[in-house]
Amino acid sequence: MLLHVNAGDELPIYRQIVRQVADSIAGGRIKPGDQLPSHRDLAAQLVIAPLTVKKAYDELEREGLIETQRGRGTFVRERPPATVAAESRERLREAARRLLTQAALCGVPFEDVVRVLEEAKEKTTERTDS
Amino acid sequence: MLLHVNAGDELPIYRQIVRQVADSIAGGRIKPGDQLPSHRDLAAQLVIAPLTVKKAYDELEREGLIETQRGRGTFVRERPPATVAAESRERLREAARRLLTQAALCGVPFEDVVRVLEEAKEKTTERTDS
Amino acid sequence: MLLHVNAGDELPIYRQIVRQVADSIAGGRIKPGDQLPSHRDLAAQLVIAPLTVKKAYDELEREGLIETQRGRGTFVRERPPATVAAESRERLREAARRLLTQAALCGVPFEDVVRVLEEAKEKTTERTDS
Amino acid sequence: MLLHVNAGDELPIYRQIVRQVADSIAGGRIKPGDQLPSHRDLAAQLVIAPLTVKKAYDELEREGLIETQRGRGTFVRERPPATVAAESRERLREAARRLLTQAALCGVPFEDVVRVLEEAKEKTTERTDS
DNA sequence: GTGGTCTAGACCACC
DNA sequence: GTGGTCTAGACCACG
Repeated sequence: MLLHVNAGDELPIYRQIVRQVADSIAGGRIKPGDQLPSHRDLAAQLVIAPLTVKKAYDELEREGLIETQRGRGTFVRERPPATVAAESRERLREAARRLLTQAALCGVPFEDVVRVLEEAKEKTTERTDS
Repeated sequence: MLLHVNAGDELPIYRQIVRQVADSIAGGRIKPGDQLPSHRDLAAQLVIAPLTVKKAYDELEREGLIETQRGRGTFVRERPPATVAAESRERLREAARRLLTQAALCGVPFEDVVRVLEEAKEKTTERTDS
Repeated sequence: MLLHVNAGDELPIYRQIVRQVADSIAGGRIKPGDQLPSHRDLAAQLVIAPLTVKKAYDELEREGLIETQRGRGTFVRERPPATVAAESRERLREAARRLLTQAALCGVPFEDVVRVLEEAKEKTTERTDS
Repeated sequence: MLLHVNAGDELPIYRQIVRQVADSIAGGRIKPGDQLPSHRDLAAQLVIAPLTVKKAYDELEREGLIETQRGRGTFVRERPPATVAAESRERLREAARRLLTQAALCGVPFEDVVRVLEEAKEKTTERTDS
């Protein structure tokens, strides 16, 4: 799994990690059961403090995407339990709302939003295929 | 111009204002030459500290989007740089990407994403009508 | 709000804080809208590191019990939103399951569990009244 | 003796074993003189490392609940100290307290807590019957 | 080896 | 003043 992090970014480092790992799972680049690097290793690789990576892992665990086992490591979850799935759906609706809001702010009509979405999908697919 | 602000949001209040004004210009809802409310009035309307609005206006002026004329008020600049619209569009694409990631995590196929989007649109329309 | 913390306890310090604050809200000793002490102040009062208190506040916010506003402080939430309420109900059911499990392990029949519950309730009420 | 163990649990695996054995003694499901499975067998049954079970047995022996006889096996001690049952009961009371706190946070009145408990009981019974 | 917790300090941004 | 983030180190417990 390749991650890169930018200290000067608007987004805090730990959230950049959260998002990239979530994207990696969503894109199928890492699969259920896969083990993530230890937060110490990843920290060394990214040249940041271990606690920063741990904070990211903690958030991913709270979201039900990964699972940590003391003394063994952290792994991508098999399948999120029902309550987590419900929250996840709510986040989906929230993301839909935000997209619509932003479209309205840009003066982009609904039909074009779907086109923007399709374009984004193509790029994601390319990324996954490579 | 209708603005709304959320104190609990991840984005600082003053940046929420910056974005909404910038998007309003990009979307054509306010046009070059239009006058913005005084930062005191806007602060009163949003029930926040005047300094916060001032900070937002300052940033908008630094970005070249608006112009303050001492004793007269603040106005939308003529020929706002093309970058404004571009940045607004980029935020739209980013929102689309996030929606797709979240959909993948939920196991929701692309066709259904469009349906979720339509449902969200209906609710928004209802809300707007009332 | 009176909190006490025990470094030698089985439960991590930050979880002790989470529980005591949650109990305080549940017991009505602090009410919606009330401001909590800043995490720095509380840390000084308890003679622990500020980050430890912050971790507790973060968890309470995630659970939807409190709300933080940058630059202003942290407050007890008015009413948890729907999704949070759902999770909260699930935690309730989980707590019920644990109680039954423990009762089975102790060899305590169901009728006596209700009595244990009533005794616990009386003590809680006393605590709240004082 | 039926034990089950959860790697993802907050409580370390070896302490889960300690508790379940202690509670089994307190609940009378295993009696003084009864022989426990060897730590290797139990480890195989629970699909965990033998060392983990050994650690649990060591702690149980330190607490005076069980006794290892070299070359013969490990047995429940005669006249286990009264504290065992007391601790088990204390865990029961603690579980009751948590249930009440969670109920208060959900705004669920005491009468309904009993109903939630009954519902949980039914489900457990169904599960046990199957 | 792994994760879990805690410390003491720093710097920043927000209000 | 407030919260938000990050660091560099420590110690412990677990498997």
